[in-house]
Amino acid sequence: MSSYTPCPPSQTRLLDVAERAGVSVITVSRALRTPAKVAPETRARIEAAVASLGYVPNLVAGALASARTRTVGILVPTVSSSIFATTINGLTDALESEGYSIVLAQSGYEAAREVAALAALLGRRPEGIVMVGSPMTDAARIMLEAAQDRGTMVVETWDLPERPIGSVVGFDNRAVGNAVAARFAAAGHQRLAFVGGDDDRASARFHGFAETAARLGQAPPLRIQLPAPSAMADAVAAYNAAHGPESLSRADAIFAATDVHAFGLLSAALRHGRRVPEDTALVGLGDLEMARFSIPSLTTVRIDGARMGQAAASLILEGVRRPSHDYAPKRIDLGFELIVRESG
Amino acid sequence: MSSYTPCPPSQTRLLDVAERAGVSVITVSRALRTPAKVAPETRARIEAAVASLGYVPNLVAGALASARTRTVGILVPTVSSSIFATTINGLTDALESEGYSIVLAQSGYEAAREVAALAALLGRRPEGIVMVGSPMTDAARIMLEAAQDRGTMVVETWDLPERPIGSVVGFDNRAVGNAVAARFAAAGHQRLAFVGGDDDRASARFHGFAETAARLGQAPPLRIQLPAPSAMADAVAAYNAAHGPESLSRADAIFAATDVHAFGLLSAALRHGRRVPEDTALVGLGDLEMARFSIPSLTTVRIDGARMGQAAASLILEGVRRPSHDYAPKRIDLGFELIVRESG
DNA sequence: TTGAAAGCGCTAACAC
DNA sequence: GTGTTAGCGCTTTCAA
Repeated sequence: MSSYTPCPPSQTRLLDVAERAGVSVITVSRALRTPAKVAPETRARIEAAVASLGYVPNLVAGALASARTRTVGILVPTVSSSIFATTINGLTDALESEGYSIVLAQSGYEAAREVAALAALLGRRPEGIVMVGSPMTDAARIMLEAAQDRGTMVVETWDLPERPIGSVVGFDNRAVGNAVAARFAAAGHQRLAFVGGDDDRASARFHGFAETAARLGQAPPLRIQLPAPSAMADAVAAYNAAHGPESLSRADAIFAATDVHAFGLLSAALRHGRRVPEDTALVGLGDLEMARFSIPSLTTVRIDGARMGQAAASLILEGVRRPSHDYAPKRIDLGFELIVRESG
Repeated sequence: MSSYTPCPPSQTRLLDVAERAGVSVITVSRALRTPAKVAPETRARIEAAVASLGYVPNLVAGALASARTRTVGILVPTVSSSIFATTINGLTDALESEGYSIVLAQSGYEAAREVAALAALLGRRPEGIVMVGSPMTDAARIMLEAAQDRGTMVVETWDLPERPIGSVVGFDNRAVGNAVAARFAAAGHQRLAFVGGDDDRASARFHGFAETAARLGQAPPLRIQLPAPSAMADAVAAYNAAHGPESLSRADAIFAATDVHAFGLLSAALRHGRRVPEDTALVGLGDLEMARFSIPSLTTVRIDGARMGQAAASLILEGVRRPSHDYAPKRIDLGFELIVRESG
């Protein structure tokens, strides 16, 4: 025999509430989850017991018993870059009212860390998992596919991958690049440049940018790759360091992969005495709040990050209510909008 | 009797791995958690079985059985305001390598939402809970105290509350206000103003600011309260809207509760043709990356958000390893640093 | 409207 | 080094 007390026994349980209220545990459970199924009088006694004991239901036990964790995992490259903040926000707002909790993990744009983070998330048996972008490795992809096969909702965001794992809520990063190049060409710019990381989405933006530039008879854009995870300082350094024919300062129009990079470039260019947009036009992506207020204000590609998070939440909630056999992954293109301001 | 299959039975379990490897479940469990306690040969068979089945341990079941969830909850006012991003970052970085997951919740600076978010977090039985700031209500405080009594590590951050619940990692918001006022006074500024939200920490900054202003014979600073959760646009609006004697545009030195507010004020002031710092000196708080690169660059109070997160993680990990009777809450003052740049 | 029994997938304790 | 047994706190099914 064993007494099994890993911790001091403490912790108020459903049983304690039940005894106090003079009912069985299952009645307490029902009173808490489906109050309508319990007689008002019983319910009142139970509620009093709950209050007097300060009972907080153990959701971990509930999750194990019901095979529903009411948990959603989100894997972002980083939380530092405010660019994903609205997506996290939209997701939490839409899920918390449904009783879901968010488990947050970061990959730091590193493949190994992504796999580890995913394993940690999946072990918590989330009902849904939201990826910013697509997995970087096959290993990660396989884990996600396996999770999906056993009923986890998988949603990729911030992109429209050709070979999605499950559902997708995003926008066409290549089309974004096309649009920015077209605008630069129409404005008569000749020496185009692109500054950003080397993740899939940034690369798609660049390819679209280069593609349209070529189509419109422009010289191939200069591409400056920043080591991920890149920050404003990296963009500034890239601007300052560049010399010779590869110099950013020779560009008359720069597309920055994110607004964060754009602000760095804006600062560096102005400090170098260049006028923006006259000497160098500048376009960012993300429409951070600062874009409206910088001087000059920043022309940027607006992405509705909050709606992306909300849509991901909706897809997960819908999918979870549905038997897996009639679950059809969805593909939602939220589009983007070029917000023309002063910088280009 | 019952067949109990809430979901299609699927899901690889420890038992499946055990059968495949020809051992008992507990041996598999050990091979996964304490490989040294299992014979190399057995371990190899188990590892092969794990790999071939794609087994992902169910951490929820493990958590229930061991009464250790390996989970830490963090409650932030908002993730949108990049001001807390580094804290979240520091916390995740320090915890993920230890196998912990982060459960994220937002209060939106609303008391009711804070209580709800806390209930959701506490139900997950986190081993630690990190608060940005202190609870807004007694209800929330009581919940945290109860959680602490049953062994949860509670850490308040971004402040040094007089009546802490458990451990604290923060800085003295009032002293920050003192320091900024002293600097303004030394620079000969006469008409001081403070712009920020009305949460406890912002208020403490204001009180310190006003206190030192008074001590140095200054007129009482103007205080502009922004409705929480406030953003850059609110600061801009406050600047633009103010008329008459309450006008921010009459101030010759403004202390903004956060860098986000400061950038809004900077933008608005410059757009109004005022020179910063000549006409209006400006100091922020947070030392966001942008502070180095804005034009003019922003004088600000640097807070080491990442270290705050890391320190909170350390306190939790230490506390969790220790029997609760010799747990003594700690109070860590990480201090702050006035970073003098161009704006003031 | 309420309850009894069984069991979710795992780990702690104690044997051997 | 490995296995047996019991049980974590809850929800499910089925019966009354």
